[in-house]
Amino acid sequence: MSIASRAADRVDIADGIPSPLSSIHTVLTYGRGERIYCETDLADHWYCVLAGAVRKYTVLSDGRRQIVDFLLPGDFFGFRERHHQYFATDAILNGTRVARYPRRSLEAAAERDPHLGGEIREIVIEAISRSQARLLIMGRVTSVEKVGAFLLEMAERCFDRREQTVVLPMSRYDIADYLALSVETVSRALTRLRQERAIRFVDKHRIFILDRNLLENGRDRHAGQGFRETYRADRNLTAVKAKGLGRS
Amino acid sequence: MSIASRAADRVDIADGIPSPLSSIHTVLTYGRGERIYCETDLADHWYCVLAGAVRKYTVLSDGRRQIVDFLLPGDFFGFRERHHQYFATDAILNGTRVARYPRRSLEAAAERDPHLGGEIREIVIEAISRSQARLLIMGRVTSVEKVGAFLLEMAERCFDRREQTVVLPMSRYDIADYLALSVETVSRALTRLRQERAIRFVDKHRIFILDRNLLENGRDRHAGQGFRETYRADRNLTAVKAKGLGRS
DNA sequence: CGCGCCATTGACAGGTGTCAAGAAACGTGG
DNA sequence: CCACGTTTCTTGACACCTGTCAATGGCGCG
Repeated sequence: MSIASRAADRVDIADGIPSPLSSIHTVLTYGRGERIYCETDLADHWYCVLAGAVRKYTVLSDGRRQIVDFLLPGDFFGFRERHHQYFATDAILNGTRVARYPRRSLEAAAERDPHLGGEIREIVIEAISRSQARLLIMGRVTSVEKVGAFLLEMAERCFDRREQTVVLPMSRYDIADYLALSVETVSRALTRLRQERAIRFVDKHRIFILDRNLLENGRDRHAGQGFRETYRADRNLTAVKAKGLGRS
Repeated sequence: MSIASRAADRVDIADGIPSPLSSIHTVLTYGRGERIYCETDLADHWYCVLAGAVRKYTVLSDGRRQIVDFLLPGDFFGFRERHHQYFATDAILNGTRVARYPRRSLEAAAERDPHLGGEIREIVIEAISRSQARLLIMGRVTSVEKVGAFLLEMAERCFDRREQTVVLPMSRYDIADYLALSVETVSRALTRLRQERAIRFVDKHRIFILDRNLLENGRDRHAGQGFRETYRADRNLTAVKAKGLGRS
């Protein structure tokens, strides 16, 4: 609950919502773990997080839960992707507040107001930005790198300026399902980063960053472990060489 | 080159391009490995693949190249995400043709024509869809599952109806950098899928799918390896229980 | 033909998942 | 306010998987 109230009063995102939308939204409040929409619901609303935090996920065929996005105050979601893959969302914190917009009204408003349409495009592009940044995190090799990159992402999205700490509203399980690691590995990676003096725990959900460089790249961590330093350097060379071909 | 010509004549995506855009585009042709734009370029154009294939990637601090998207005929790219993270793109095949639209003209056209604006939103949402589907692939645990899921993704995006095969325009190295695996592991996974009669090679870049189920989930593959079957089942239960809390 | 590049296969070491156990924090009810 | 059960988080031990290193063969190209 300390987390919930903290996240709630820390952020005020009235300016994050395009003004023309304010007339057609409904504000809903959810409890921790409560479903906002599930994969079989009709995709008839857009949403914007006002306070708290939301997870967007799917349950894979093997029973694992893959979280594809954490939504924080100011983030929009619910623009339903066509195609097969559908996701469910639920609240992470008690008192998570969400603004809901009827899709039809939204699209009608965008048709009438091209400027609003542009803002919506920006919102969607922002979501792509998050998604592709997350792909880079998932692409990292070791668990310590993944967790370090995750902390840096959260540092930009969920930073408490007063205390200079990164706020992690979600549980270790959520982090694990977000990074596709086991809970134990996430916990070990955090312990490791603490031992290496890269971070310091205020409590389990608030983290003080001591050394950004140590988080960014696991440099020096692989010393003596036989990592192939020049691994893909030559591959880049091949790309450079290929670039030399004339454009037709 | 056999791949290039094949991909070129297989796809005709004139209908994929919103008609109002046809007047303001320029068609460019690239050779294999040639740069289309790099991370330092101004983000002043949108692009649409007409023929061939394109990879969008970034080079991480440790020198590894992470591919975040393969662009195939009909796919748009270049809506530059704000924020730090920038990507470069280059052609995968000789004769890759790309339509380029000046960003300003595009936005001006969208302001004038709300319907076009809606189409552009759809295009961007489509890109999110790809990105999040890819996150699911990255979230899979074993290499065989990753490669299997990748083949299914490509089967939907790059299928040769005449030959009933999946066309893989990219090299094994590209696949490896896309899935964040080593080339050797990708190769081993493909060999394994072939041995298990899930796929059959026509040649190195064309694959016939024998058993979709084997690709979808590595079922039976973990038999006897002590996989935790009920791993996150109970976690779902906790979510269900939490769901029971009343909404305020 | 020889030279790169791509693809495949084998051997070994290190990292992560699993299983297990324990500690800490939280919510509930007395 | 405290006791208690539940959930969350942490730590340890071991097996499997993937990255690394190495070697080989096929293929296109100059």
